[in-house]
Amino acid sequence: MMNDPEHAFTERALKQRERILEAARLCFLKRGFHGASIADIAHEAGMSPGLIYRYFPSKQAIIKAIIERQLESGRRALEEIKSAEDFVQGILNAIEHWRSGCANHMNAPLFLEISAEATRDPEIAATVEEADRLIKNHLLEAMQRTARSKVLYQDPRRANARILLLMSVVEGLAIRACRDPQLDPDLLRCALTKFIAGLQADEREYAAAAQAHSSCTKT
Amino acid sequence: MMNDPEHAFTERALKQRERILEAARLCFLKRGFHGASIADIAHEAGMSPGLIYRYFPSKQAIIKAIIERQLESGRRALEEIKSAEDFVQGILNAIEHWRSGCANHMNAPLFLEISAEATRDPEIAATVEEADRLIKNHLLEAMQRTARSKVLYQDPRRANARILLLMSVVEGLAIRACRDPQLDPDLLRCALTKFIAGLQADEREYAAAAQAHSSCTKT
Amino acid sequence: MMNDPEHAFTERALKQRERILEAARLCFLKRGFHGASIADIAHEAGMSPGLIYRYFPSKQAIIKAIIERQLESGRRALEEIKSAEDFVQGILNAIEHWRSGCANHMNAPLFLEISAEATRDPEIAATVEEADRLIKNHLLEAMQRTARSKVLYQDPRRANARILLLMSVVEGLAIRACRDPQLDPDLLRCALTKFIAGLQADEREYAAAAQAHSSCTKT
Amino acid sequence: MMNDPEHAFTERALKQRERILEAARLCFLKRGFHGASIADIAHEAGMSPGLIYRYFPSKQAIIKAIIERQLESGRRALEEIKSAEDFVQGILNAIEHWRSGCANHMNAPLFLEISAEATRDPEIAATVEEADRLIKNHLLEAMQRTARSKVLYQDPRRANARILLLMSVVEGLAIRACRDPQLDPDLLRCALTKFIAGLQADEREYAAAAQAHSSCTKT
DNA sequence: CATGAATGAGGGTTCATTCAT
DNA sequence: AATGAATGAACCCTCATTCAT
Repeated sequence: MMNDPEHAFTERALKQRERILEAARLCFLKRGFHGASIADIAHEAGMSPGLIYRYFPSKQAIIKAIIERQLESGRRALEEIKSAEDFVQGILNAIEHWRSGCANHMNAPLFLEISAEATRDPEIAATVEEADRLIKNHLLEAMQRTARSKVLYQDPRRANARILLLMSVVEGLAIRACRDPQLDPDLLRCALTKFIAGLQADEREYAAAAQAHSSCTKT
Repeated sequence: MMNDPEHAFTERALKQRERILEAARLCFLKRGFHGASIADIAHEAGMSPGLIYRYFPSKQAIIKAIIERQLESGRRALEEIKSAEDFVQGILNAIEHWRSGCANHMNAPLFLEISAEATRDPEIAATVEEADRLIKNHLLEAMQRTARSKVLYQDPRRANARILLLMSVVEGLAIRACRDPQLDPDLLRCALTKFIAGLQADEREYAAAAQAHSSCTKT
Repeated sequence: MMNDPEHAFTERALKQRERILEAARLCFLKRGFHGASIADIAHEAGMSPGLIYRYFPSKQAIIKAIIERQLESGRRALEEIKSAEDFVQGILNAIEHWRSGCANHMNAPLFLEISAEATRDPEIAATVEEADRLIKNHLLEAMQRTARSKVLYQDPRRANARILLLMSVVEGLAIRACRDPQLDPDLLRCALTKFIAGLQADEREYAAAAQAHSSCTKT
Repeated sequence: MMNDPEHAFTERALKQRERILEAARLCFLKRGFHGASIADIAHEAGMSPGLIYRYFPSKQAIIKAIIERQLESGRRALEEIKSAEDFVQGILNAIEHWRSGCANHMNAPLFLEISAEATRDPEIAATVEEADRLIKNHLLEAMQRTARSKVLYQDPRRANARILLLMSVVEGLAIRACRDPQLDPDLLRCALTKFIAGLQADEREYAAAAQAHSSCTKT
């Protein structure tokens, strides 16, 4: 509207960035960060390669934007998990979304690509780590809130271990789920249920023990 | 000495292949499969780019060789885990090796790279899957052998779920361990111990239930 | 202007393809198909090497385009020969054009290059053969039309032999003419005239014999 | 035998050069001068690439040696033609040899390769021209010797035209014969016979005319 | 704002040639 | 004399990026 030298925040500009990012996501999905070319992305977005550079300074910038979006999707997935009635079902839904390639959800091949990239680019590593920390905190808070025994989480080491485990399991399952598209969803559910049951059993057990006497940490 | 039309198996040739593969491993580690150039690898190996093609027909062949070696390392790691006195300790050792970047052990950034590549290249996918199946079978057999209750593993679904879970956890932990080099090894141990304890508790529980009456499957 | 997904047929694109092909022709002339590099061609065309690949998918494609053009020139030359008042003069003009290196005419060094290439590449061989067949048919038809005795061409073997001979002579003379730039055009004319005279004498002779009695083939 | 710093003329050395040249000939035949590599030639010769450089200073030198050999074969072919009872049959034999790929005979694909190379490399051009001149002279002398009318050849222009024509026809037929391996040998013979008959008829005619009165040049 | 032609550095690969053994 | 490992320049081709229109 206004004669705005900074065009970056016009509604149109936002829409264009959106188009580019969605196209990039699809291309990266199909061919990886390095395999997808700007020309591919431009074609997928239905625009010219040159135009992309009006909205992003470089391919690397697109990659970083995609990474941030995916991490943001991860956070959103967390919210959904937290608000789901059934915790297990929530995680399964999340994993299913990973497999789906849907735009609004973290996606396993991209997750691999991102993780790999993070091992090389310190800036990406920092971004990923930051997102990780945020998720970890949310998760911790959620677990504390719903825990049968608050005590369990008073020991930060124990709490961290549980969260580390939970996140590793989810990621590990998600990667396998993506690597093997034939993997039976029921098997996934079965494995995850068992795992969560284990966590809860542990919690219960700990709660019982805690009730018996004040504080006896048994590793 | 011998009238050897194929130079590929002389001692020197083997040593050169080794030099190249080790250089490639380091380069792939630093820059990824696509980011590392033949020139990089040649430089790292202290030889000219052309020479590499005396020992490998293409860069892709080097990548595949690296992948196979890593998968082989994975299998070796499994053997070590199986033969370790303490199962948990065995896995922790394995994960520690992943982090070390040592040539003889599976290595987490490469694992990510491989998984990402398998998403796109069907041949690599097949290789990875094959290795996976082999490990799964070994693991299954090992778990059956040491199980307190053989019955538990008679239900293939249940057995598969346990293995899926175990492998996912190990991989998930390994990736996190590699992504965050500051991650406290003790925390890792704590998480893994808890997980294994959960698995064993489940087994025990199941054995008890099985003893109560002949066969009551409770998912 | 138009919503044209294929840029290949815009006026500019055609002009560029033309520029490239003409540059390629000159380079191939100077250094042969294999001796001329894409960089040479790009330099000759006054453009960057990369740009060439916007208009041709590979060097091989350029070679094939050049070959097709040359064969097309051969067909055009044939038309000119057929429409020339004097057959001998028409052929001499054609040969002179071969020597000129002009873009619109078949050119002897390229003809050699093409023939040599056809020896190895079956696809090129097929293209050349196809063009050859076409020329042969045209020539046959022209000779039949202007023949003093139609009977002569009723024996396909005899007709084919005459055409084979004619084409071989023209090509042979053209190659020599190109190999030895000092070769006197008058000598060329003299030789060719004699040859054509021989052909016509044969025809006449045959016609006379045929008139004597119905059919006496004397090889 | 002797401690000979110039090893170039040892019997062994000659044998080695022979081996290399024959291998080179086969490789050049299959893949052309540029398509055949030193490694190919070494392999075909059953020796190491390095050894080749003990007997030839460069690939170019091998090419030149091959060219000289082929030209020499051309000269030998000429001798055979001259000594054949039937001139036509002699030429047909020669052409058949061109097609055969036999070591001792000029060979059509190589002839193409050589002619093409001669248009670029002045040194090769000179060699070829030299050989050509030699053949021309021999042919001239032979034709004069066997001519029914010596007078015909007293006009050098007329003589040169006949020779130019003859050589062009032979080369032209040879190239076509090599380009189209399916070409019927009988057709070849038919065409050539007709051509030679034409030459002889011309000669006869000229002799008759010459007899009529002393000297009346008609074209 | 948008295009897509143009650039040129750099990638994988080949191969004539050299040289230590 | 002979090997074949090693070199490095040059090849074909791709693609991130720029810029005239």
